[in-house]
Amino acid sequence: MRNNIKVERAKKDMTQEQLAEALGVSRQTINAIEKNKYLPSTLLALKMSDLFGMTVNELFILEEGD
Amino acid sequence: MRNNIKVERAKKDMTQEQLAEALGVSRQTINAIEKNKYLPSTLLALKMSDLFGMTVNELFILEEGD
DNA sequence: ACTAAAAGTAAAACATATTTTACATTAAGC
DNA sequence: GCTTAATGTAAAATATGTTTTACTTTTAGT
Repeated sequence: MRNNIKVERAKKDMTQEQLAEALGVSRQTINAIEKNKYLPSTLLALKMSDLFGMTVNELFILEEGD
Repeated sequence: MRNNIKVERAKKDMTQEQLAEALGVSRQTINAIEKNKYLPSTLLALKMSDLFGMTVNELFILEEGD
């Protein structure tokens, strides 16, 4: 599993903290997701999807063995 | 939050048990998701997305107050 | 080099998702 | 009405996601 959060966040020129606030989660949650420590809930994934204007499938990509 | 799992499952003429097996989860998990007891993880949502040939966003729809 | 903002990390507490076992209800065919 | 498959439901146990607090490291500007 990999994701494009960091890149999309860069496109919007947002810090982890700004993104966290926009999504209503903690900064550590954003950091952990970007560092692939865990996957967000589907609710959070959908909110990110909304915010970045792309599908959850485009944001989070399944890989071999997921 | 609402979802189209039950409808998509019907289109494929699958039982909850068959879907559960195809996804590698328990039947109760499928039932709980269809009955909106909780949201699946993003991993499971992505697998469903694959199986039904539609995006997570099409399968799971945000509503007011989510 | 110094400073400040941003990002990385970690442990404990808490919230949510999932499994297992088991039983109750509904739907369809006979 | 009986039987059986499918669905609904529930409690306890386990796994995973999230927050909070706090500290470290990196990055960029001066």
